[in-house]
Amino acid sequence: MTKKSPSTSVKVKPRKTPRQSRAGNTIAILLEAAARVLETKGMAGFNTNAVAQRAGVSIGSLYQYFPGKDGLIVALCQRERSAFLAEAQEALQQPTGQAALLHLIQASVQQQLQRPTLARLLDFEEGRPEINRELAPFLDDMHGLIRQLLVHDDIPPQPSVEIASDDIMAIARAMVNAAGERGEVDREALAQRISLALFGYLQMTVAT
Amino acid sequence: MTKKSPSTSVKVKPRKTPRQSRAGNTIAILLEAAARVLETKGMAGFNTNAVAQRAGVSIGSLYQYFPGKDGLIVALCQRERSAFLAEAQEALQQPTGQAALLHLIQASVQQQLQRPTLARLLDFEEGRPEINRELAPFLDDMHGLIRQLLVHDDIPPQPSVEIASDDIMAIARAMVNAAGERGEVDREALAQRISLALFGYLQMTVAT
Amino acid sequence: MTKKSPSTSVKVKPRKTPRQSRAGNTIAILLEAAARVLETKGMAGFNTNAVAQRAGVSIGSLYQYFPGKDGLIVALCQRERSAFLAEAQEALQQPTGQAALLHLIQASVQQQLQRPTLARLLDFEEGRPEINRELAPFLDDMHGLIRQLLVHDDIPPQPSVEIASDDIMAIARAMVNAAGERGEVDREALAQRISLALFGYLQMTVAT
Amino acid sequence: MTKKSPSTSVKVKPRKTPRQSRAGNTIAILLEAAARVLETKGMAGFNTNAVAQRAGVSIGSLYQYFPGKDGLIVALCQRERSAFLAEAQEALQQPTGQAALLHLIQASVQQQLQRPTLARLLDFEEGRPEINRELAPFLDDMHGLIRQLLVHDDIPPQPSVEIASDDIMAIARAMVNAAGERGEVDREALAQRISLALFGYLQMTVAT
DNA sequence: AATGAATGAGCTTTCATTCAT
DNA sequence: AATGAATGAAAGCTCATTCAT
Repeated sequence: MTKKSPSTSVKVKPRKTPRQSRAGNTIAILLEAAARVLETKGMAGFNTNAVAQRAGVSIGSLYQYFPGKDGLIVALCQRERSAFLAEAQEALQQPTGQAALLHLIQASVQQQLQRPTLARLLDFEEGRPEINRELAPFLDDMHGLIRQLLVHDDIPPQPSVEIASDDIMAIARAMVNAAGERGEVDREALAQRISLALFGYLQMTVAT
Repeated sequence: MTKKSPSTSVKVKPRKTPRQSRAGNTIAILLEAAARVLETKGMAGFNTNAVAQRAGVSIGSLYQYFPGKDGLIVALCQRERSAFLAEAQEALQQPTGQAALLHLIQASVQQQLQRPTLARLLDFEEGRPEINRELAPFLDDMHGLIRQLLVHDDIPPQPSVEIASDDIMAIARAMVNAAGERGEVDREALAQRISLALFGYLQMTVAT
Repeated sequence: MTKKSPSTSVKVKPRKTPRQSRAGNTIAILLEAAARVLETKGMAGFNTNAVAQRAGVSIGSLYQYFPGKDGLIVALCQRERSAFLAEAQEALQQPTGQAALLHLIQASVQQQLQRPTLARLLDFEEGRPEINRELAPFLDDMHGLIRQLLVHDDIPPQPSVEIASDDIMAIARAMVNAAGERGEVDREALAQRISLALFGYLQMTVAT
Repeated sequence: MTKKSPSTSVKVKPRKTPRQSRAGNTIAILLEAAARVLETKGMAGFNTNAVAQRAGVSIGSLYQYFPGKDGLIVALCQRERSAFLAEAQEALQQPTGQAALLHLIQASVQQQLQRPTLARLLDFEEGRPEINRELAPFLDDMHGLIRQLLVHDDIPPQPSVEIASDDIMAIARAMVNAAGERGEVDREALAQRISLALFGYLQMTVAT
């Protein structure tokens, strides 16, 4: 086939909605297999055959549920993003901006440091337009969340909330990734360092 | 016939040292072609044939000067890194830690925002062990540089210089990359924001 | 591929123009192999691997010169069409319409009955839009040729030259194909029968 | 797992004879779906899953009624052929050979021009041995019919009735197909042109 | 009977790399 | 040195068919 599709109609949408429970299970198995392949072989070793094999499922089944490699990655991103978003949402319950930010940071650390290699690879893939496009909803949610977070009284007004939002996520992700690559395990210390950077960025005076 | 080399002995060392200017020129042309292909087609579209064609050179010639695909990437990383390092070195001439840090930030912004797509792709590739291994000298240089930078009086002592070094680079790169993806062009504003994060991280009180 | 390409950009154009004589040879070998596979295995058994194998050439080489299955078929049609057209052109040298028509018929019989299976399969493939599109020049040439042929004094004027042209080709091809399937070998008798149909169609009174 | 059956024992016989009207109905629906897929996607896009989906029936059910892909095609040919044969039979009621021939021609035009794309595709498929084999009865019927037709007094005796029979069918089909591809709609004019060719072929002097 | 999930052989196509010229 | 034809392993993906439910 054609291997490369015209960028306007890249195949990343899910293929078939399962009608039997068996199928839903297969999808989950395939996703987890994809994650594991990514973690052990990296992007270079990530291919549909490897995923199917790891899942103990035929290659045909993989294509019943995913339109191809990129579809698998998108689904994986969505899985990880949803988990993170659910955690992050709780930040809005916090009384102060500082507390909310801390919650967000901890959620980031928690999420990304759990499977650091996977997180790093998916982060990068999200940069590709084909993938990014499909994840727009999540990005919007994240921006909305941070926007709400920034209106707290204890956070100085920012010149641009959009940029601040981008920067905050970039900083947090970069530091967790760096920690992951180093094999760092002390999540508290990591969260602490991230706080320093973010509070500095937001020009917050930290209440002790 | 031989597509994937065993990961233990990847060929990334330059094949022949350019002695004639003709050869050196060809190498430069090939590297720039590689950069352009990376920028326009992304990693997925990056292949040796495409690079050779873009360079207007036969695929055979490419293999005269580079041991393979990864060798090309390594060389490209080195090209970019050297340029950056040269710039960054000058930070050491600065009298204060704050000034030095600002210089470093500006060098980062300058370097990465020039070709943001390329920078982002190479950053990621550097994460791959095969590539990373070859770039160890540069990393060491960077760490050394930052270490020297951090001993200035106006920078509070850090719990771990290694970690601080990693974090500083990670933060700067992540923010510039985010700016690049957004298409941001105001380098001064960007440098300003990075300063906030880094000064915060280092717990520096900024002298006005 | 992608297997199915969007109909607007089907890959049927030749890929690489050979610069070494070796390459031109490979192309010819591949084409003849394609013809043989078609004859022996039919369309169902016609695939790029089979063709490459039959040609004693690697599959990679096939794709250096042909963009895929359909490209191979197009090239094959062109090869056969050119040969036929060259023969058919001579019909215009004939003094009378009747003589010219006979020449055309004989050229058809000669051409198609030489490799009847191949002819029949290619005839069908030419009906597919993807293939047909590429062969437009040949069709135009054929129509032009027949148009010139029909202006002879001894051929009654036709209501529509275009339709007559289509019909003539259709009749001749169909009868030769039928003969081919039957295994008929007497070309003279076949040409004779085709003449009857065509002269009847054109309402010509045959001069004895 | 079992994709291609050995060509000697292709499964084309209907699997179960419909005893309940429900089953008969499903078969009809499947056949029409097959026809539609063929018309819209061509042979390349013709596959059992597509047919089942178009029929609104599960793939499993398709295999309950048809032994496979080829069986579907055979059944489709039979459906079309039966319809045509029924029409054509009436030619024998005609008093003269000329009238009978005209009736046959009109039946051909009527039948093939109704669904020209389908007709053309099935014509070709009938050329494949696997399919042809199953349609022998129809071919025999057609030959018998034409044989009877040719014994009329107003048709000159033919050297070989078999060959004449083949030729007549070939000419009629080819001309209708050509008309179909051109999008011609005037059936009367088409029938008229076919008559000219056939009368000429049979060396009949047309009574006005 | 009907369903549709699962299978995997088989086909298409790409691309890193080699080597004869 | 340079060239580019040739190679073939390795993916990608489809679809005829089966079979458990």
